[in-house]
Amino acid sequence: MQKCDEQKKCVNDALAKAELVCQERGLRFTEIRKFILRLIWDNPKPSKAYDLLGEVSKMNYSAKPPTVYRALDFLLENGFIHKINTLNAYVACTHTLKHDHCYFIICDKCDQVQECCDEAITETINKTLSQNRFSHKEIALEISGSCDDCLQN
Amino acid sequence: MQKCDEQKKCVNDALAKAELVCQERGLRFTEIRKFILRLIWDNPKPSKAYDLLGEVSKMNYSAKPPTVYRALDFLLENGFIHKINTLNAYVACTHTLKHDHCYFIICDKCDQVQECCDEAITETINKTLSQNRFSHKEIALEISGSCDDCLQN
DNA sequence: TTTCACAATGTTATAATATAACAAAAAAGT
DNA sequence: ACTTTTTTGTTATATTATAACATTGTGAAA
Repeated sequence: MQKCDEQKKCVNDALAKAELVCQERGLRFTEIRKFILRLIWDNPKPSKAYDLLGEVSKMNYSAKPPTVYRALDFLLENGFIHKINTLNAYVACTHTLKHDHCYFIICDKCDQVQECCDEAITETINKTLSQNRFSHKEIALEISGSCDDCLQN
Repeated sequence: MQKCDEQKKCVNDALAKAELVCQERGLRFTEIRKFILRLIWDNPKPSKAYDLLGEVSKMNYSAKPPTVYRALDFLLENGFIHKINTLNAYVACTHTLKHDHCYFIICDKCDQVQECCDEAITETINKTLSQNRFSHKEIALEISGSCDDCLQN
């Protein structure tokens, strides 16, 4: 389950995009935020907060859990990353600003996560929610199983 | 967001059902498992593991985290309860054995969770997954927002 | 009915995840 | 320059969950 064919380009594009979004929103894309976003992008698997802390600590001895969690909060709030609740881990968003809701398929074998943001799913969910007279804010859809690559091999 | 009109009856039915399922499967529905399932049923809100531990401790001073987590694992495996990943909390399953996948709507205001197991959602997800050549095992769909009652008031 | 095997529980310890609270520094606004 | 606000530093602790091994209970086999 490949994240991207040209990983480096993707990362740089994503960081540039984040930079831009922050400018537009008058937010500060500080070093630590940038660094952690890059770490998450560079990791083909979902990143764990304390692993990120480990990486950050290599550069900055004073890094502590809040250092990481604050950056994660910022990145989450602005849609640059997503939290995978079933894994307590974080993944980069591959299409910031494209749409509201992102859905995930998680391969148990290779531990890779792919966004799978089907409009049809959103529509069906919306229909069900309006039947239930429920006004939704967040949708967390995480599907685990096995990706095609792993099934083949 | 009312769980049930006749709460007591529901709880007793659910426990009887669990008893039955355990018999059929040759599993032991021990006191601690029964007690924790009842606690979860009795709680109108999702139950937290350490709150359950607190309750259990009132009866049994030797209760420790594994006491609760083991019972939770058992109840989860057998479909008597569900874990709400976005809350790290546990809710009773209101229709054990009815279907494979349960979806949840979570009201941020009253903290109540409702199962919302629409076949249409399952179908749509299955369609998307087959397009993605993904073989799924678990689907976690948790939708947070506000229920009708809370919107009215 | 004793022994065996296995499941369940007890117990101690610790791992993993996350936040509160307050101080200091940096940046932006006036 | 001063003030305000945002960000980061720092210490401490809360919350969630599991590992590992000992003990007990339960049902099946000998």
